[in-house]
Amino acid sequence: MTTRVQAQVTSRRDRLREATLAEIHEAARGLLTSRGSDAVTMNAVAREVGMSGPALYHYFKGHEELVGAVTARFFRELTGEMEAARDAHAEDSLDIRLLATCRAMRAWATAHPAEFGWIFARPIPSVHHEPGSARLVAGERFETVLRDQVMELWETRPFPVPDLTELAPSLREQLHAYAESVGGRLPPEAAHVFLTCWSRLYGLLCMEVLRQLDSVYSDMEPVYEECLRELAGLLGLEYDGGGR
Amino acid sequence: MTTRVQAQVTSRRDRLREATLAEIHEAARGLLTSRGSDAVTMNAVAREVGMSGPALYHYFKGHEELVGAVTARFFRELTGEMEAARDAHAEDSLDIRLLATCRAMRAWATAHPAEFGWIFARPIPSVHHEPGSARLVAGERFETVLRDQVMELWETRPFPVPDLTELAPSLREQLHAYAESVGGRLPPEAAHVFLTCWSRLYGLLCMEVLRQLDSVYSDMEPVYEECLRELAGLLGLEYDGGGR
DNA sequence: AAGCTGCCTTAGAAGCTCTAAGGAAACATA
DNA sequence: TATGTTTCCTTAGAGCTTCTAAGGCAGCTT
Repeated sequence: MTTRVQAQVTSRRDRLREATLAEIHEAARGLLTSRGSDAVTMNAVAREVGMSGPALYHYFKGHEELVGAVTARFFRELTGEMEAARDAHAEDSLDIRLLATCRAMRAWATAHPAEFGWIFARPIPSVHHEPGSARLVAGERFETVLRDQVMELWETRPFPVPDLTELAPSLREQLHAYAESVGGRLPPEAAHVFLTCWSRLYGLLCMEVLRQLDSVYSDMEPVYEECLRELAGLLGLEYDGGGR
Repeated sequence: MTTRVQAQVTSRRDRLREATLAEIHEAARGLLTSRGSDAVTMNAVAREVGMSGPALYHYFKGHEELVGAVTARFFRELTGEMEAARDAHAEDSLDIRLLATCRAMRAWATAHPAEFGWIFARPIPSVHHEPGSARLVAGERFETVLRDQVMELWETRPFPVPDLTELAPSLREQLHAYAESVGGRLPPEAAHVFLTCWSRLYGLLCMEVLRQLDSVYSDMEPVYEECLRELAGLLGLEYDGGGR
C-alpha cells in the first residue's frame, strides 16, 4: 500500500492519533487512581478526553483491550523506572546497581499501588494469555532487567549454588528448561538461585501492595530491605545498609 | 422484642432464610468458577436461585456486600481445610502436622484459583477495611492456624532465632508490637522467623495463583515443596520428603 | 476533482445496580 | 379469632454500563 511514503513514519494523522492515545491513557489512569478500578469505564474515559462514548472504539476494540493497553503501559513504566535506576548506577559496582534496581521496583509499586495492582491482579478473571500479547511482552522485559544483571554477576563473579541433585526431578527439569530458554547464560543451578531471589522479592512486594500483611507490619520498607539483605547474601553481594 | 422465644434460636423463618442464603452463595460461586468474576452480578445470581432481581437486596445491601460475604465464606472454607488437615494429623508429630497444614493451604488454593483470587486480590479497589468486617475476622482466623502451631513448636522445641539487634530499629519495633499483639507467646525474634516463613509461603502461593510465574515454571508443586523444605530448615523441623 | 480513509457523532439494544411501591404469606399480639 | 407487623418477593423504572449500526465531515491520496 504505502510504498513511497514508507520513510515518513509519523504522518500528521499518526501524530494526532498518538497524542489522542496518550490522552486516553492519561484519562484512564486518572480515573483509576482517583476513583478506583471500577471507574475506568469506556464512557467515563471518553468523557474525560472530551469525546462521546463510542468514539473510543476507534482506538480499542473494547473495554478489555483498553484496560490491557493501559496495564501494559504501566508495566513498561515500571520497567523503565528500574532500567533508569540501573543506568543511573552504571558507574557503580554491580552490587549497588542490582540493589538500586530492586529498590526502584518497590518505589514505583508503592507510589502507584493501583497501577501495580492492575499489572498482576487484573488478568485473573479473563484468561487472555495470547502468546504475543503486549502484557506478556512487557512482562518479559520486566523480568529481564534483573535477570540480565544476575547473569552479568554470574559471569563476572559467580555466586555459590546448591547441589541440584537434592531437588525433585521435576523441578530439576524445569530449571533446565528455564536455563535453556534464557539462552544458557545461566546454568540451572544459578537459575534456581535467581528464581528463588526473584520470587521472594516479587512475592513480598505483591503481598505488600495487595495489603495482605497490613495486620502484621505497619511499614514494609524495612521488611523489604531485610529481604534484600538476605538476597544479597544468596548472591554474594555486598549489602549497602538501608540505602537511604 | 422476642423475649420468651429467645431460646428458640432457629425459627422456621430463620431456617428458610439460612437455606436461601446458602443457595445464593452456591449460585454466586458457580457463576464465579464457570464464567468468571464479572459474571457474578446481582441479576445473574438472582436468576440462578430462581428469584427476580431486586429480591437479593433483602439479603445483601448491594453487590459489594454480596461479594464480601461470599469471599468471607471462601476464606472460612480455606481455613477449615487447613484446620482439618491439622486435626487429621493430631496424632502425628508437630513437624508432620505443620507441613500438612501448609500443603492443605496450597491444595485448596490451586483447586479453587478463582475463589482464592477473590480472597486476596479483590479488596484492592474498594478500601473497605472496617475493623470488624467479616473479611478481616476470617483473615485473622486464617493466619492463626499456622501461627498457633509455630507457637506450640516454639514452646516445646524452640527453633534458632537471629539476633534482633542486626535489624533496622523500625522493623524491631514492629516485631515487638506484633509479638505483643499475639499475646506474647512468641518473642519478637521468633515472631520474625515465623513471619519470614509465612510471607515466603503465602507470597509464593499468591504468585502461583496470580500466574505470575507461568513463564518460568510449568508446575509449581515442587517449587512449593522446595519452599517448605527451606522453611522446615528455618524452624528446625524434620522435612518429610515430597509428601506424596 | 474524486474518492478513500479515519475520526467522530447520535440512536439504540441489552444488561447492569439499585430504589420505590405494593401484594401475599407468615408471624405476633390483643 | 381478628388485627397488625414483619418478611419475602414482585414489577416499574431511573440511570448507568458495553457495544453495534449508520452516517457526516475533514483531510490525504491519486
